[in-house]
Amino acid sequence: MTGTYDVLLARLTSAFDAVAVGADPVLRPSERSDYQSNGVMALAKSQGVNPREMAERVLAGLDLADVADVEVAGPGFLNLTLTTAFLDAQLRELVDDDRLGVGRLEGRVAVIDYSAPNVAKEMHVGHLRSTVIGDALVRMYRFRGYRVIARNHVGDWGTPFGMLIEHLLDLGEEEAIASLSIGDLDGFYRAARTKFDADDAFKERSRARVVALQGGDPETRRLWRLLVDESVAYFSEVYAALDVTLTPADVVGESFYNPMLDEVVADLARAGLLVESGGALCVFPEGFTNRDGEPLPLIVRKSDEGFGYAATDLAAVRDRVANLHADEMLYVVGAPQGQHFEMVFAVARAAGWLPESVRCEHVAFGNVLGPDRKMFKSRSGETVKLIGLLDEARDRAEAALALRSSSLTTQERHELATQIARAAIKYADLSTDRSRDYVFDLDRMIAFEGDTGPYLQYAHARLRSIFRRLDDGFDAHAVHFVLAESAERDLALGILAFPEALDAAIATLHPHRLAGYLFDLAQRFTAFYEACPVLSAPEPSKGERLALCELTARTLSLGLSLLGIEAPEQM
RNA sequence: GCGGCUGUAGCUCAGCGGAUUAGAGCAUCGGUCUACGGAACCGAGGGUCGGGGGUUCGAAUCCCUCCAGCCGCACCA
Repeated sequence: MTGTYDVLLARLTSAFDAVAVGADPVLRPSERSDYQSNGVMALAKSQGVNPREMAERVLAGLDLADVADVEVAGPGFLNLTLTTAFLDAQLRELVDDDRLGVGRLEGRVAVIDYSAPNVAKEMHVGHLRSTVIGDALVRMYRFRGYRVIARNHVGDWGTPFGMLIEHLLDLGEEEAIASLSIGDLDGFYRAARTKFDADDAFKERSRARVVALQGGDPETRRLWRLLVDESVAYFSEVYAALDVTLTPADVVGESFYNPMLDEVVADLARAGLLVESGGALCVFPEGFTNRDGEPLPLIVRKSDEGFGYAATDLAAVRDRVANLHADEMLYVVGAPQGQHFEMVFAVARAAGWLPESVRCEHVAFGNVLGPDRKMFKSRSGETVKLIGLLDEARDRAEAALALRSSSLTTQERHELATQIARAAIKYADLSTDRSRDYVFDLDRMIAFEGDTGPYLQYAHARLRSIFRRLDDGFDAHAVHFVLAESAERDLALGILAFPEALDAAIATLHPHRLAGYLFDLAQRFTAFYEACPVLSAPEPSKGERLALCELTARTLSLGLSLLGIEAPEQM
């Protein structure tokens, strides 16, 4: 089916095109009517015509029969009020539409790079936003029809691995694996670091071990693999706890690109982009300067002939276009990396690896702050572990559930609390503009009132409960929507706006557009539920209201799922 | 110094390809109520949209400038 917004847009676009090809109708939701088209004023100005006059011209070519009533208001706004017949037709199509009006794209490939924890390090709040935002984008893109290739660009290479491997040997393999598999990655890392700083002999061994690793020594590689595998297994536990879709198959770490780095250098040299500076091989993309106003290099190969992350990122861009055939590439990485990615993308374009047709974006996000508005740390100044955060949220949710008399078993309550905790944390992250910092406030995010994940889950659960109380079944197919009450009509318009909300979220890479939509829909529902009795209503009103409830529940459930949030049947 | 992000009600935030009287949540105050799940709903107060210029019939939204905060600016990722 065609979404409501798209139907209007198509009709309007053809009318505007008749006046001036390519003119944008500027179609928006409206407070005065259902939708409004604001494109007349801009068009009038560009054509040197009086706006009211222009409105008449557009109107002359506008065919909205059976879809909406149009009224010219103010200087030339076109206020559109959808007809009940049209709303009825649209809603009846949704009854059998699993996609709730969302179209499916074909043939587009998107590579989405997110999460990126480090091997032999615990996942902490610093990984929360990339993981949660990236996963929401993956779910939205997949649902929209993209073939999504998720890439978890884990830090699995570099000088620290010398000391980590030596520490592993000191402990003995079995001991080391045991300590890693209980999830104490930080303890392992800290111990290695401490020895490295204090013990010169250990430091020497570590350096030699890095050389052996880079040289491909089989035994060293085996030990390295052990560390990576144990870490990835641990990451998987965290992802399961967070209900994130990433799997070990999505892990394509820095080391994966090692064999390509020489080719990257060769390509850049051939393109005449490579410059030696201070012993390092650099590219100086145009428009980037350092604090002294001098050209700023992207260092492809360090003066010690080692490769840094710039080389790896360049190789990844090259690989994702050439081998994965990406039409879009998203990098869900913190805002401080902005300049780095600008430079990488600029060099990739200059090198010819990244055609203009491929959309490549740094999906930047702000920091998670503590109550003191500084980077979120524990009381002792340490990073806060993701698992610990989830546990605390679950404990609070469980305590809140326990206060309420309910028929849940302990096990059920535990599971429900887990779902609420995840919803609270994810929704708090996904409901504000990602480019801003936000203060991590568990009390507020887990509250059952207000713009929170648990509130939306609750709205959904209330809806489901209606159907549990329904003894005689109903058939949504038999329903005609007349939308006599304004609360019914408002709810219907909310339901029908789902596709445009999802498209806005995808187009702008801003999941909070979808989150905001869902909150709005939940509010429309509660207003409706207050004003319109459902189960006690006489037929045919009862059937119509039940159908609205069912569509609302499905929309909330689907919308939340695209944010990576579960919608329990009962709370 | 250069660059990026941010600055909207007491607090947390939407709105920012200009367009008709600035929105929501929380908190506060006042209502609804023998409840289709009250974990709800309705209403009120509260804002010179960081300051100042400019473009425009019209700017929170576009441009310039200043202020404040955070972040980045050559071999760690």
